[in-house]
Amino acid sequence: MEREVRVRFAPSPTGALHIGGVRTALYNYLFAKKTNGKFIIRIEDTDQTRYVEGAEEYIMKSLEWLGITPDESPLIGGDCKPYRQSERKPMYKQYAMQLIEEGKAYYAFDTAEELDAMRQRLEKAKVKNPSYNAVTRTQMKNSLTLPADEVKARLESGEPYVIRIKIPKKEEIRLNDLIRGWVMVHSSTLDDKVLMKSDGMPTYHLANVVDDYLMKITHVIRGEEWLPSAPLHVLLYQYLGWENVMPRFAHLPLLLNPDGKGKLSKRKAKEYGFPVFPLEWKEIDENSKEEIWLPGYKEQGYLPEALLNFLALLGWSPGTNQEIFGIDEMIENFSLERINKAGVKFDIDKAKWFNQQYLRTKSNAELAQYLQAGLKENNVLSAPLTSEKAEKIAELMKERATFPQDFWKEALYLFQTPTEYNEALQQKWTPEVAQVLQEYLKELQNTTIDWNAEEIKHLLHQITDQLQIKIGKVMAAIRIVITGVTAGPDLMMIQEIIGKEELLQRIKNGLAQFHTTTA
RNA sequence: GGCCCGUUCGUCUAGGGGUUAGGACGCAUCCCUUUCACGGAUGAAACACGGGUUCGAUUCCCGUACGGGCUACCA
Repeated sequence: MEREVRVRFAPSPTGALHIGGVRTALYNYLFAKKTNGKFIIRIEDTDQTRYVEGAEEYIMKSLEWLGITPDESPLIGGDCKPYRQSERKPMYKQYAMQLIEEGKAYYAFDTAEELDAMRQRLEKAKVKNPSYNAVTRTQMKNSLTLPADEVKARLESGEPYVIRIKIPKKEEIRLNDLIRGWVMVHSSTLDDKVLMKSDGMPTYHLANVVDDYLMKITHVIRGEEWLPSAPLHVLLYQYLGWENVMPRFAHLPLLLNPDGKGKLSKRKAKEYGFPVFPLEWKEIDENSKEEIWLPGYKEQGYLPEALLNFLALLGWSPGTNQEIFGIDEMIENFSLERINKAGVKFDIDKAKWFNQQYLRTKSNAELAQYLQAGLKENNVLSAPLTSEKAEKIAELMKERATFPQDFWKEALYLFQTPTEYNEALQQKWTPEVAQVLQEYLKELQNTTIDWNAEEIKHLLHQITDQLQIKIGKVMAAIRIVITGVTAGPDLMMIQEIIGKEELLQRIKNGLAQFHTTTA
């Protein structure tokens, strides 16, 4: 019988959730949904020294923001609870004991200094791969070298110990990775990894195998950095007699820095000017020891659906030319087989493009909300705009926005009278410009036209026609006078929005500015 | 160093024994336009290298180079 698909995302609460982790979570989620399986979140907090306050909460919040919702998690529980390894601590020891009894693992009493000394000795002797292995374990303090009664005495006296796996001397370990095909490793290149630490906690290797077994995980989808230890995990499944329910493995290509040097790092991301975390995060800087604030994708204005779409295509391709995928379409098209093998360089420009695409699909009413929020948060206006006006502005700015904040940042002149003018005004300013503006000012003061872009345009054309001036000759300068800048949306709409009184004021300011700067 | 994984335009990728090697981002030029943007059109731009196998390899195999990962009582 086919087992129900169960996959897990297993982050470690040692800091904020990395964007690479987000992609891993996404792929797990997509695969689970595609196969009508379950997506589980398990917190891997076996290293108590690296625990970071708030990290777990951060991870859960980030996934929530992105809409990657688990079927089972520490928060919502599930049949396989608890979902924090620290809370599962009592469950691991018995499996380690089972291995010891079967001669597949052993106690080791070596101190950190002794291990260090061993490595140095081996390095001096030019041993290729200094490690605790089939050869060296015969020279160390462990239950394989020490007499049984001494081992017993040491254990009873409460002396610290670890439990190590006994790697077979000569054995080919193979695993059939869903993305990479057959991977073969010789056991002689593996070392006797610690399974149980001296603090009584399991290491990742044991905990992950035991938990995946107990949680009936069918597919392990994780980053490529785990590939080297995958054979060890396979061996553990064999040792524990769980080979028949061993999950399939899929090792994802890593997200690399834009320059291709190393896996995507916080430092490089900062250098290239993009976030590595989904949400804002505060941490202590390693060098300055000061608290620093790192904005996340959310704070920078990325929409979750756009970020997900971008991430999905980093290493996976549907095989068609389609690039814009809603989450349901991603699920529909997703398959592990279509994931690439090679590492992926991070290209924030593409992420921006996705954001722009998604932003444009939003309604004016929704976009108006971004505008209102931005204006309020940044104290641009004392009172909110009417929704009619806000939507008008949203409509006007829609085609030129990449981020929600662009709706007000790129259109500040709609709310504030310009105080400086782009230097291009000097060059563009001609006698014709002054003539048109003066005439325009006069006409505006007397006119009773309906105040809308259409009528304004008509009026302006009338004036230039009368003066026999080509409107194209003066528009650039007029734009700067009205907005302060050289580029922007339709100038007639801008005039409609700012209103007649404001427009009069700005024209007066412009004319005055010209005289003072050229006198 | 050792072990493992990888390599198609600058980037993300499609493709696959015979193709004008396709798309997207970015870039450039042009069109639209009161400017910018949007949109449209066009263009520059890739099979890492060397050996095989083959009538024919970018595609299959082997090397080399280059890149990445791992190499803890961290995950």
